[in-house]
Amino acid sequence: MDTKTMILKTALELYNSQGVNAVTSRHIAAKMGISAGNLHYHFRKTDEIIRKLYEQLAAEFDLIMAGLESIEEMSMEIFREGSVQSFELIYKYRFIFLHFVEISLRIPSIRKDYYALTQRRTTQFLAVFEQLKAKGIFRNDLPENAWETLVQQIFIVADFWLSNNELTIRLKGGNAVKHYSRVFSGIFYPYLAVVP
Amino acid sequence: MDTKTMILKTALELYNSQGVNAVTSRHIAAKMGISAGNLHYHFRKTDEIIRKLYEQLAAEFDLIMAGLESIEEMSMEIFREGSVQSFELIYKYRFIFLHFVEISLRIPSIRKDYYALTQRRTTQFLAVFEQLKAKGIFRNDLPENAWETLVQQIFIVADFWLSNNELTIRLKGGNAVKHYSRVFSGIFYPYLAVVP
DNA sequence: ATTTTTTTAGGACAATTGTTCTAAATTTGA
DNA sequence: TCAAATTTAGAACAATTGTCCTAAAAAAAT
Repeated sequence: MDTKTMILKTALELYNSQGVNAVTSRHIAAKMGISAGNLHYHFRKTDEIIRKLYEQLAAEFDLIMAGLESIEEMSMEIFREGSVQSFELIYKYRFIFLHFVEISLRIPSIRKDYYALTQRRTTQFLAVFEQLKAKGIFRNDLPENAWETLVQQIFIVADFWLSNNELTIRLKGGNAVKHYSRVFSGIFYPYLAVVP
Repeated sequence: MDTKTMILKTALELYNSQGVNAVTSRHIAAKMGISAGNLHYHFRKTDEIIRKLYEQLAAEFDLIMAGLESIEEMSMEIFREGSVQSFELIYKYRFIFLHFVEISLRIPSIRKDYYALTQRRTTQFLAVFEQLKAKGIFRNDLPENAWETLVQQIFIVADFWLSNNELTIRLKGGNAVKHYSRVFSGIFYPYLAVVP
């Protein structure tokens, strides 16, 4: 693996385990056994490392979204599977979500890109809900704006379940993903047309 | 106002507007026109300022909760009013919620206290839901664990709507409170026994 | 084989931060 | 009033951080 890739890998590990504020370029270099000078040859600004990691996350997100878009017959199972994939991705890049506000203050372009991503995801979710309504899986007696409100709830829960976990029960790894995926699925329960 | 109170007031303003990481004890002192030495006479560690501000928040929260507990006849209106009060309080101490994970890493005792507060709030919410179910306002056809899941969603949205706002639409002040109070109310919509 | 390019180590610097110390000023209490 | 306390300003220190610079080493190209 070349040095640049190795820096990103090591940075991700350190950011995830120590938090974005506790990790400096010197720490990353030390953990890799290279000099800080060398690290800054590959990334002149430390922020470029964070920026690049965010881009990796966004790219992997787009992959999941493209997969869902290619589905012809949307079902609750497929939807749920997409959710779990997303939650696993969020966990992989958890430092970003655990420090999202700080990062967006430090690197404003990340906020800008994230906002655009969010807007794309919004229309996609609304389309999926329409499909599920048409198939009689979701209720048909709710007003239009209930679905828009639902999308906002979804984003808040999806982006900050990790923070909630950190502040409360502190489940580790797969357990956290499993638990909060279930909470996430629970959001949709009262929207089902037929209570199972 | 004595110096100690003034420090807390100024710190809250600065933390809210610049973020907890960008503000140092020197900044607070400078804004007040006192020396850093003086500030540290009143608060030996800067973290004590944050800790004290958290305690103020928790105390005001308890006040709202006590008010709700004293209600004999729970209704959706009263519940909603309590929510708006909470959202206004959260906005008042917004730096805490915008940097909750960082703060809890810096000052672990805050995390511990917050967790305890959360657990108290959980039982309280479940009791309110029981009352609303008994009165025929909330649905009766949902399984037990649906309500526990709902409480988790509620906490995530209540604690991180500000972060979501910061990352996306960036509403200011009262507008943010108004908008997200409405999103919050929307959570309960599909739980109502009768769609209005 | 030798020149050119890329990569690396290590030192250096300026800025910042939290905190402490000392001495002066101010307030309080007897 | 005047001694004791509290409060304040300002200097000082050690640690850390991001970034840059220089020169050597390694790799690639010719």
